[in-house]
Amino acid sequence: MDSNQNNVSGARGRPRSNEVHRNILDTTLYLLAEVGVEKLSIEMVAQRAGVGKASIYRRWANKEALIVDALEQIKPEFNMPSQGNLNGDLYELASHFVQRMNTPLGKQMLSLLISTLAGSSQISEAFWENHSLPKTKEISSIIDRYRQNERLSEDANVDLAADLMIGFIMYQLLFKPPTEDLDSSLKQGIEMIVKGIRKPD
Amino acid sequence: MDSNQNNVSGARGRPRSNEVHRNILDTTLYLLAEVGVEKLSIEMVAQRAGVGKASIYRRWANKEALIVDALEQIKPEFNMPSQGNLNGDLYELASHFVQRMNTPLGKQMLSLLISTLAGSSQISEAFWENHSLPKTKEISSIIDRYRQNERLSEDANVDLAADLMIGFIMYQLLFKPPTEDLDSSLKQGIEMIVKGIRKPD
Amino acid sequence: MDSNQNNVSGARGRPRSNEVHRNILDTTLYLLAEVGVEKLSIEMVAQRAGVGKASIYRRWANKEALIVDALEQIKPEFNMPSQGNLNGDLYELASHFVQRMNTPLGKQMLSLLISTLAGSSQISEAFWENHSLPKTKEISSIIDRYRQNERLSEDANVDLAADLMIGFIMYQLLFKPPTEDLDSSLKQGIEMIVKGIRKPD
Amino acid sequence: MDSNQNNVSGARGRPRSNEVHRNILDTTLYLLAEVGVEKLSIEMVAQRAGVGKASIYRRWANKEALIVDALEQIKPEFNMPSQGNLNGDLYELASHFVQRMNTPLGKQMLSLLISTLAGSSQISEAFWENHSLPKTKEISSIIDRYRQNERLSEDANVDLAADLMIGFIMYQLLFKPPTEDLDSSLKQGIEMIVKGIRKPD
DNA sequence: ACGTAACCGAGACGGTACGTCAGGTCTTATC
DNA sequence: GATAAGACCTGACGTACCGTCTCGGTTACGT
Repeated sequence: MDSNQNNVSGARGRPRSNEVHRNILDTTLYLLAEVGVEKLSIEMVAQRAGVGKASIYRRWANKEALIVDALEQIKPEFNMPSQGNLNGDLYELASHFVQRMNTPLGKQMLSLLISTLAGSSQISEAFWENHSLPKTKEISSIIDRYRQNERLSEDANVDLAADLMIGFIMYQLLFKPPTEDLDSSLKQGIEMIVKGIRKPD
Repeated sequence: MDSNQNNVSGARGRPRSNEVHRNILDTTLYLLAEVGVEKLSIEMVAQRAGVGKASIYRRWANKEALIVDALEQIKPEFNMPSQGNLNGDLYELASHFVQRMNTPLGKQMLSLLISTLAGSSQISEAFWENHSLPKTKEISSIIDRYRQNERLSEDANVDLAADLMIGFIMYQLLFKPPTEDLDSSLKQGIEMIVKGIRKPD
Repeated sequence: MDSNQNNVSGARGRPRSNEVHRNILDTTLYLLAEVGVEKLSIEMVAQRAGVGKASIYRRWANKEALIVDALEQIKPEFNMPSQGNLNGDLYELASHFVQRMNTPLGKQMLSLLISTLAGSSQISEAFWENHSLPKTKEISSIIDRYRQNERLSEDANVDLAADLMIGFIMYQLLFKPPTEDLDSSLKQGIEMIVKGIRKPD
Repeated sequence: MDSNQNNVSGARGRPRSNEVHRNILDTTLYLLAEVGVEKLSIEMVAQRAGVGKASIYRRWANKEALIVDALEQIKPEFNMPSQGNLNGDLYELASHFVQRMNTPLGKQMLSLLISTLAGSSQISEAFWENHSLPKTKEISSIIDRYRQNERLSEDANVDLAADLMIGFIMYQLLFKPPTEDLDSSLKQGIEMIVKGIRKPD
C-alpha cells in the first residue's frame, strides 16, 4: 500500500528522504483531523510540511493515494491476548478496535473506506476477499475455540455471529454521536450475540 | 430538508418553477449514478438539466446541499404490513430497506451520510436524535409487540436488538460486494438476533 | 434619440408612466455620477429607482441605449447672443460648452461618445455628418460674420479654425485635470486662433 | 506600468515565462482589435493564447489592468529628426503620432485613456503631470528653437501653441471618420497655428 | 575526488470547477 | 396593458486546486 519505491537496487542520484516521507504523512494526518477529507488540499499539505508539491507527487500518484496511505497508518491490528472466556475475548477485540477508531481520524478513515467501496464493486470485492473475510474468519475462529467451554450450539453459524458483531461495532462507531457511552452497549451487544449462538440450555 | 422556500404566502415576483426544481434534482440523481459523488460538478448538472447555475444556487447554498437533497429523495420509508410473526416482520423491514439501498445511488447516499456524520459531531448528534433513535424505537416497538407470542425474555433489551439488526444490515450493505447473496444471510442474522432475546426454554 | 414611444394614438391599456420614465433617467444620471459608466448596472438602476427591470427594457433596448439617453440630457445647446466681437462670441460659445461639460457626468458623456466613435466607423461617420459637421459650420458661420470687421484674411479657412477651436476645448476638458484654470487658457487659445486667420496687419 | 515582477533578484521557484507574458499581451491586443474593449473577456484571451486564466491573473490584477498594459505597448514615441523648418518638424511629429494611432487599436487606447481620466481626477492629475505636460514641453521646445528663424512673436505663448496642436490632432483622430483625409488638414492646421504665433510682419 | 543523476523547496504552467454577478427575457399578481 | 418583483438562461468574473514542469541548489552514489 506504500509507495516509497525508493532506490531499491542500482539506484543513482540522491535517495529519497525518509524524513520528508514521514513529514508528509504526518502532516496529512494532522490536517485530515483538522479540516477533514473534503477540504484537504495537496497545496495545504505541501506548505504546512514545508515541502515541494513535487516531493508529494513523486511518492503518491494523486491526492487519494496519499490520503489512503496516511489513513492506512492508523489501521488497528488485533492480536489480543485471550481472557479465558468468550465474552471477554470478544469485548477485548471490540474495545481495542473502537478505541483506535473512535477518533475524528478513525471515523474519516472508515467513511473514506466505505465511500471507496460504494464507488467500485471491483475494489469492494477485492477488499472483501483480502480484508473483511480474513477478519471475519479470525473472529469466528476465536468463537470456535469456545464451542465446548461455552456450550455453543453444534450448528451455530460462527461466521454469521462474527458479522453480526462487526456490523454492530461499525454501526455504534459511525452513527452514534461521540457523547454516547459505547463501552457498555458494546458489552451488552456481545452478550446478546453470544446468547444467540449458545445452546438453549 | 428541502430548500424550495418560495411562494409561501405574500409572494411577489415570478415564483420559482417546480419543474426546474424537479429537473435539477432528477438530473443530479442521474449524474450521481453515472459519474459518482466525487466527479459530479454543478456545471455538469446545470448543462445537462438545461438550467442556469444561478437557478441551482438560488435553491441550494452549495454543491453539498444539492447532493444531500437529491439523495434524500431515495430515503426508504418502512411502514410494512405485519406478517404475523417476529422473524417475518423483521425480515420484511430489512429486505425493504436493502432493496432500496442496494444500488449505487443508495450506497452513495449512505456513505455520504456516514462521512457527514464523521465530519461533525454536531450533525451527528442531531441525526442520531432525529433519525436513528426514532428508527430504532420503531423497530424495537415491533419486537416488543411479540414479547409474549414469541416468548421473549422479560429482561430482553429490545433497543439493543434493534441496533444489532440495523448494524448488521448496514454492514452487509456497505462491506459485502454486490455479488454476495444478501437475502439469505439477512434471514439468518435476524434469526440469530431473535434467538438472542428469546427465553432459554 | 428618445425612446418614449408612448401610446401615441390608438393606445390600449395602461399608458406608460412619464414619472417612471423620468425617474429612470434621473436615477441613471445620478448613479452615473456616483459609480461611473463601467460599474453602472441595470439592476442597480432598477432597485434605486424602485422600478422593475422590465420597465427599463420596455423603453430602452439595452444598457447602452439607456446610458446614451441619460447623458443626452446634459448635452449643451449653444445659441449664444452675440457680443459684438469675434473673440467675445467664440469665448462665450466655448465657455458655455465648458461650463456644461466640465463635470464628472459631462466628461463621462464625452468619453463614452469617443469610445463609441472609436468602436464603429459607421457610427463615427454618421455622427460626423449629423453632429460634428453642422456644429463646425455653425461656428465657422459665426467667424465668417466677422470677416470684414475683424480684418480676416480673404483666404482664411474658417472651417479649419472652427476645428482648431473645438479640438482645443476638448483637449483642455478631457486631459487637463479639474484643478487647472480652464477659463484663461480658453481666452488665450481663442486669441491665438483668431490671430492665425487675421490679415497680417 | 508593467506587472512582470519576477526574477528580480532572489527569485525562487520556476520563473515566469516571458514567452507567456508576451503571448498574453499580443493576444489581448489582437482580440482588442477584433472584438473591441467591451466584448473582450479574459476567458477568451486565455483560450486564444493557449494559456490558463491563472497565468493572466498572476500578472495582472484584473481585466482592466491587462487591457491598459496591452494598449500601453502601442504608445508612440516621437524623437523625430529635424526637417530644418518649423512647419516641417511639427508636421513630422503630428504625422508620426497620427500614423501610429489612426487604427482601431490606437483609437481604443485613446478612448480608454480618456475614460480613465474622466473617471478619476487623481489619475487625471498624475497623467497630466507625468505625460501630458512633458509632451507639451517637448513640443514647445521644438517651437522655441525656431523663434528667430521663423520670426515668431517675442511674446508668443509656445506652450499654448503646443496645446492647440495636440488638441487639434486628437480631435481629428477621434471625431473625424476614418474616411476623411487627415493628412492635408493636419498640414493646414499646423500652418494656421504657426501663423498665430508669428510676427505680424 | 568528483561528476552526475535524482533529489529538494519553490512556484509557474494549462486546466477545471467553484460560487457570484449582471445582462436581457419571461412570468407572476396587482393596479 | 403597464407595473414591481423576481425567476429564468447565459456567460464572464476572479479564486482555488489539480497534477505537471522548471528553476537553482543539494546530496550521495559510482567511477
